[in-house]
Amino acid sequence: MKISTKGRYALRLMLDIALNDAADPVRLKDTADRQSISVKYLEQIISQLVRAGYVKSIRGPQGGYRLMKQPSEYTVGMILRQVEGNMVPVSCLEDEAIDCERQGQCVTLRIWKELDTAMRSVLDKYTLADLVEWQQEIGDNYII
Amino acid sequence: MKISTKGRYALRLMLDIALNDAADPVRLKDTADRQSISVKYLEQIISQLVRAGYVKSIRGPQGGYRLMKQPSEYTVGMILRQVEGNMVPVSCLEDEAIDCERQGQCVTLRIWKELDTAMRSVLDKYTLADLVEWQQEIGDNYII
DNA sequence: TTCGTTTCCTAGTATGTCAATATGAAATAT
DNA sequence: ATATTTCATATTGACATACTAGGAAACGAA
Repeated sequence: MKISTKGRYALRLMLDIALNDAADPVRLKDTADRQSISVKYLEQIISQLVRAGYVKSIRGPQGGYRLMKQPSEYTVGMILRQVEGNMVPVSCLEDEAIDCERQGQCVTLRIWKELDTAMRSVLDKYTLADLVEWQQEIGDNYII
Repeated sequence: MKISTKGRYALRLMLDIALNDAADPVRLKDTADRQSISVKYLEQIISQLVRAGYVKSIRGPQGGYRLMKQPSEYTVGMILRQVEGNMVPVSCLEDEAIDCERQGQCVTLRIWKELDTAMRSVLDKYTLADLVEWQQEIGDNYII
C-alpha cells in the first residue's frame, strides 16, 4: 500500500520543471542534480509524461522539457495516475475489472469505494501550482 | 498502491468469524469454503491476528477461532494494519522512518500527510460491527 | 560538416514482494 | 487410539520495483 518511487519522482520532476521554468527549457541533467535522482531513471519517467501530453521536449543542446499547460492545470492525482496506473486501492474498482461474482454480497467493497473517494478528494484537490507556491514560501534554497 | 489479498482476506476472515459466531468456535475449514480462500493461506493470516490478540484459538476437534472482543471494537484500519503493516502511503511517514535530509524542504510531504489522514479517517471510521450489519441486511445467503 | 549535447528507445538485472502450497508437528475432544 | 483442528516453518513461481546500460536520433553551434 505504498506510492512507488516512480510516482513520487514524477511529482518532484513536474514540480522541478514548474519551478525552473525560464528562457531555456529544463534539462533532465539539472533536475537530476537538484533532486538527487539519476538522469536515466528520470528519462524513463518523463517519457510517460511526454506521451501523456503533460510536458513537451526539445532535443539537442539547449534542449530540455517544458510544461504544456499552466501548473494549476495539473492535479497531483493526474500526475500520479499517469505513472502509477489507476491508483485505486483494490482491483475490483478498476475500470477494466472483471465482474466479481461476489460483488452483490461484498460489503467490504463499500469500504474500498469510500477509501477511493477519500484518496481522490485529496489527490485531486491540489495542483502543481499549490506545490510551487509552497516551495516558494520556503525559499530559493531548493534551487541549486 | 493496492491493498494486498492478505489485507482483504483478513477483513473477510474477521467478518466471517463475527457472522458465524455460535456455540462452537468458527473452523478455518468452514471459512475457507464460504470465502473461497484456501485453508492454508487463512492459517497464515489468522496467525497474525492471534498474535495480535484479536482472535483466540481452540485446538482439536470442535476447535476453531473466536473474536476476543466485540465486533464494534475492531476498526477496519486496525485489522488491515495488523497484516499489511502500517498502511501509510509513503515510507517517510513510518514511525521507524529515518529522517530524510530533504524533509524540511519537501512540500510533497504535505500531500502525503493529508492523504494519510484521509485514508485513516475512512479506515478507522468503520468497524466490524458495521460490516456485520450490512451483511445481515443483504441476507443469509452469505452463509452457506 | 562535424561535434557535443540532449532527448529517445529498448533491454537487462538484482532485489524483493506477493500469493500462495507443502510438510509435518502439536494439541485435544471423542 | 484416532481423527480433527490449530501451529510453525519452508519453499515456490510469478510478478513488480528500482534501477543501470548501451546506443540511436535530433539538433544547435563552431
